[in-house]
Amino acid sequence: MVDDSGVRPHNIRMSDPISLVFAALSDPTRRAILTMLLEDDMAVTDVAQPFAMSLAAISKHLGLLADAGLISQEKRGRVKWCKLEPDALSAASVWMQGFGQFEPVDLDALERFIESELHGDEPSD
Amino acid sequence: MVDDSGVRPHNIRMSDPISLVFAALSDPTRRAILTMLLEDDMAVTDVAQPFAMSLAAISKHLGLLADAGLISQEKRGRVKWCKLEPDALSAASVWMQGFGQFEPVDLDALERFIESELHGDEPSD
DNA sequence: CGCTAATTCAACCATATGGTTGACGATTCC
DNA sequence: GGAATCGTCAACCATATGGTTGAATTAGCG
Repeated sequence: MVDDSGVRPHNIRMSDPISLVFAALSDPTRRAILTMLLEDDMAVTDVAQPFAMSLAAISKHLGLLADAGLISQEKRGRVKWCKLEPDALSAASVWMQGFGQFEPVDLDALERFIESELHGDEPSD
Repeated sequence: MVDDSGVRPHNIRMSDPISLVFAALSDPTRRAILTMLLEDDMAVTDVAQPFAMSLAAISKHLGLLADAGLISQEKRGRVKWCKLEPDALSAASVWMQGFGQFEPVDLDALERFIESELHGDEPSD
């Protein structure tokens, strides 16, 4: 048979930094987490608080966000603090600007978005 | 019991529009396709041309991009034309701007990005 | 009409993702 | 020291993703 000593899967999924960032942003839970971190640094348990899922799940999400460079995590004592790292967004943002035929950021829409991400289920009005 | 014979998987993966857009952008092939479409509308086969993967694979990528609203596809005769729909990016872009503590878009970096996405492997000179 | 080109479909495969639970390693507190 | 708290790890499950191949569909061409 073919020498499959390498047997390496025919298909290597390599993830460049931008792909990681976009992938991280593609989940609503993670976007919500980022939005929460806009307000302040938080401990993992506190991040998990509002979500209807296990701590472990949130921990994984935070891991992905950290992998993408979108947050940093610093362990002090037994609590691990999560801090937003908005710079990681810049590469992705720059990439998107290339398609910037659309209007140059509707600040009003922006506010509504942030608002709805923060407490999306409550009728804001 | 409440067992709603639908045995519905405990976990429904719903994808809001923004998630779809970010997910679509999280793949380098798809970003490359979008970049190509920046230049001009293209037929599926032509899109597939530069890539080392099957037509079917590209067709699926285009499907995802269309689902996310990032492109539209119009079939004329037997060829299907793909057209960039940059407006779909605006929601995602607006979302990202909320984290806009980073510098307001380095146009130089932008050019380099577009350039490297267009023909990343060939010496551009 | 029959061929060929353009594209999708269907089945399949491997790996990634998002979630669960339960055990575990640290750390703080009494 | 022992118990509670913080967080991750490991194993598991279901589904999604990214790719393949080959067959089917549809449309133009000689």
